Amino acid sequence: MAFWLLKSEPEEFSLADLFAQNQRKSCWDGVRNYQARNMLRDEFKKGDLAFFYHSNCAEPGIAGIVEVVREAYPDHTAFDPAHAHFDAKSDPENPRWFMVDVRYKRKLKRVVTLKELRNYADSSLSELLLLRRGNRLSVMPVKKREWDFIVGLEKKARPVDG
DNA sequence: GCCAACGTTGGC
DNA sequence: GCCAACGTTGGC
Repeated sequence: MAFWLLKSEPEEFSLADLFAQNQRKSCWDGVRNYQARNMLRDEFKKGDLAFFYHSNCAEPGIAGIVEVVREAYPDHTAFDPAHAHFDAKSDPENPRWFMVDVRYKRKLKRVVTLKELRNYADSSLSELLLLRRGNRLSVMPVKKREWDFIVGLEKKARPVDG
């Protein structure tokens, strides 16, 4: 089983939005970056777990955990000209973009913020891709030891600074 | 709203 | 294949 981090802008689709879905389940559509797509398409497996990361918001950070419940299939939102995620270069005969389905697993006891994660950028989380300078990938792998460390942070009291 | 980082596009 | 222009991401 592998671990991942999925970014979403909460104004567009938040962890609470996922919780509100039928069966607390949703497709993860709109990924339009090849590196991210390749991971979704080739490496995401049923049963994998992912952090649900809130980006581009007041408090960027990890809000919860979701589970992959369906492996890659074509992202149909790319086929619909009326959809915000439309891409004319993708068509049903030869889909360019893919998505998986995820199900809400749980909310973290508190948001583990980006700022807090940065406190460990030189130690336990020195290899965390999220903290790599300029990383804008919306899908990225998380090592098991990183996963365990971050889940451990959740249980600590929120740091006063960071 | 600003802007650095970085991906994509397209002329050559 | 090079690279300038342009668009997007996302923290701040």
